Amino acid sequence: MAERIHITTAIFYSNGPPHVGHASEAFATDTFARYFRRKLGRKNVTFVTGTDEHGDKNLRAATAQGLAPKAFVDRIAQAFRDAFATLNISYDFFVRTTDPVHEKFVQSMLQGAYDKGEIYYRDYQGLYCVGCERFYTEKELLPGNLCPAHNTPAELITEGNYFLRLEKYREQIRQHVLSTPDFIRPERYRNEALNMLGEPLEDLCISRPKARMDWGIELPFDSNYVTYVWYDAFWAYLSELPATDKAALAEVLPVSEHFIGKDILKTHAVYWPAMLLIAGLPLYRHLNVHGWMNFRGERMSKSSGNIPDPLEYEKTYGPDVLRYFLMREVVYGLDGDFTEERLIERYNADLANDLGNLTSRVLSMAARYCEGEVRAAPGAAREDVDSAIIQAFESAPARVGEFVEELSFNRALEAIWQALDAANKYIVATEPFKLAKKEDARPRVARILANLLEGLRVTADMLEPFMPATAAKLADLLQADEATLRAPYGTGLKPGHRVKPPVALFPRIEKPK
RNA sequence: GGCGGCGUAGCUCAAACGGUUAGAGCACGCGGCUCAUAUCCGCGGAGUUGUAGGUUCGAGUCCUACCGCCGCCA
Repeated sequence: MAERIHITTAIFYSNGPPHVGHASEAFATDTFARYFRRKLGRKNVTFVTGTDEHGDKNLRAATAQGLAPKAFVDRIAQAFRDAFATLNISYDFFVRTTDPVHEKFVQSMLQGAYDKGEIYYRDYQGLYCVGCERFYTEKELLPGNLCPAHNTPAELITEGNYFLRLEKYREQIRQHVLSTPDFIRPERYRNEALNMLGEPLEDLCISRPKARMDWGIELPFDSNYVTYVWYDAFWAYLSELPATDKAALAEVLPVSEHFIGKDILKTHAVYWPAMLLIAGLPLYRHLNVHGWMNFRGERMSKSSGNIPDPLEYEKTYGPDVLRYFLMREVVYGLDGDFTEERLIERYNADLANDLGNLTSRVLSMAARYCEGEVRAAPGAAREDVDSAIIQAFESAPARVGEFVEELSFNRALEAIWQALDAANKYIVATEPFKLAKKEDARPRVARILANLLEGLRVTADMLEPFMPATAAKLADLLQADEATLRAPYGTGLKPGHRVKPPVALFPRIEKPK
């Protein structure tokens, strides 16, 4: 039985179009998914993303634009889909929390928890911040009862609501985190989660009276209320499955990898496990927590107008460039900083000079000296100088895989580039362009070029999860089909195979000004 | 206030259990090559590893205090 894996991004809150932060999470998740598709086979990987469309922030955003809420979220969901298509995000399911199937799923889970007595009704009076969609205690608020996040006054309201018994499950969740060291990773976030689980939890309010806010999923046991907060969104990870099929759910969860930002750690490390336990389901495999993308050293925020649009960069620099930058530059789990200057530096140094130029010079020599034909078996009949490049490309894929599986995407790319370095050094060490002038050295030139072309071929294979469009271009230049692409070094390109003449994959960008 | 994290070359990052002159890449300077996108290769400078103490034969790595940045909780 082949190993399976289930991979999710956060279900993105859809009060605005996607920005670089969303793109960043989607890239990491997509890379992970693509990597595992290659490792486990396409049908053993499920990649879920989607949009969280209920709630009063969405409702207000819609009203501000003079739209009905559904019309508004339709627009946003489409914007995410379009963006993800352009960014090559290879999801299998795009779940919208307004999908009828999803709504039924949530209602089924609500009813189950209610029947079990884990959801109960009580009156609640408190200070409520509309922006946060939550109540605050007075201690938490700033002087004047201002919300610490929004700096706006919290309103005192009284209302009856439904609550989820969280505290009851705290110790069980804590034990799971303790006994599963990599449950939440990187470790820094595990420590934070343990911190949260170390003290009593208040029960979680999971409903809103329709009288105040009706843009949500109606509670199956009380038609005066809706849910839209976390009880809604989490289930989107699973709602492509039937809610009643506990066996299927119990199969998926233990292989489920959730990718989230550090801002929603508590909800995923505490609330979500509690909901799963209440539903009698196993917990997910890993919570993979990333930091925030800053923009020019500052937190992205609407008020300061520094919300970079990923599609803009995709348009300006071509496919994969933003993606490469974010994956190479940011250490997963830590905050990253995005600047266009830095992106251009990376583009020129890594993409144009290393990858692009190497491709160009190798294909150029192949065309010039061998009429684009592979005329030797790569990796065979090696001399001492050949060992370095052969070993580099033989060992790189495994190292890349280890790094991807531990979420060190930047180091995975670094490992690929080390192999590219070995190829460039190999050209200098063997000087095929000099040997080509001597008739009797032609067989040696053929072997050198075969080794290099095979290196590019393995590069295309390794690069696919990170830079799918570039990998496809490279595979096309090398005329390598899927099976050839996947082969280990030395077993891909065969004598007689023909490659295309070079093109500039990444034309160098001249520094502005 | 409590808990936790981070602070290593100009920049981005590495350095299993503490152990030989703290490493890469980028940027910068010099030299070489010409197949290539003025690309590539080689060499080089630069760090009292936030500060001050302590433990140890030996500490970036452990302990204490402090400074700075940040996060979580209350």
